[in-house]
Amino acid sequence: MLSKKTKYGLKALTFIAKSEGEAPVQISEISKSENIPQKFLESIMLTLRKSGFLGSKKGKHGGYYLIKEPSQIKMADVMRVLEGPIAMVPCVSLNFYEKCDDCPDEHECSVHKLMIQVRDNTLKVLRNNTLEDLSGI
Amino acid sequence: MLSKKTKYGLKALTFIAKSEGEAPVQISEISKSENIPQKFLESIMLTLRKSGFLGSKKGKHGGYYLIKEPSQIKMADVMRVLEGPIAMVPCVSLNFYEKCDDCPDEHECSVHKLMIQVRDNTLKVLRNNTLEDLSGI
DNA sequence: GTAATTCCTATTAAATCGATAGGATTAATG
DNA sequence: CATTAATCCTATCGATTTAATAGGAATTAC
Repeated sequence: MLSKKTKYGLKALTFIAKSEGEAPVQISEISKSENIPQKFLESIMLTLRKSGFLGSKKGKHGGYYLIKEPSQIKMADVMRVLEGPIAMVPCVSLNFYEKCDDCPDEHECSVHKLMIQVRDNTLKVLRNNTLEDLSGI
Repeated sequence: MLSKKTKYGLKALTFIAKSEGEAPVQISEISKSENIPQKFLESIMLTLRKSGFLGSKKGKHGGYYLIKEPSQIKMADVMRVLEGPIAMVPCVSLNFYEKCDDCPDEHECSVHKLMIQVRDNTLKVLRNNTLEDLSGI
């Protein structure tokens, strides 16, 4: 299941993309418009800024803005930052690989093979979709 | 992330599929061979039996056996029983649909559209793969 | 200098997950 | 019939994760 964090983050990015060209977008505005708890959203925006998707301006009339073009922001990258690994098991993760405790040899593991297929198909979608697609520009 | 429950369940089914034709397969045997905590596996096997994938025989020389041909057991169905919804958000789930709290209209939701694509591609894989594929028969 | 905003760290409450406990029931075997 | 070996069943526990909140520090516009 997608965490609320990720869902809220994607909605917030979409909201900002749609408001682009104007002044920075404020958390309070996104929070109200998208029904996201404000304090929770605050921490998510922080994460998105620290990972290079958003810039911010502090103080009055401050807020957040996109650093890259929406068409350059791949969903796969956003998901990795907010949700973590895209793969369903660590042993098939490209960016968060980990060996499984229970598998002496992962190439013998039936689950491994299946999850590689799932990963590849999920990745295809998430690499193919950018923020531009989500915001319907 | 795939839960251990699901992973163990899939491995156990694969193990039984490979041992097919002989006597019922015992939990203790699967547990040792696949490095799965026995008591935990016990509860998983119970779930798989109650949901119609496995039959069981009690008492001495008892154990579990497949009820259907491996080629007739779709991964999508096993996953739904062990893991729950395949979709990443309830609002795009075919079998576990639920409305999202934060979305007044889900057809307007950017995340919704993306997650339908992810779901469809995941389903394609999970419907296409059967226990026969996993057990490499 | 005041108001409005982001920034930062810590904390909490609830849910979920992985695993274990302890026995009840059933069946094979001698 | 007694023993052994297996599944069946319910409950519980501890650790982790998740969603959210708290409380103030720092910064900026005006």
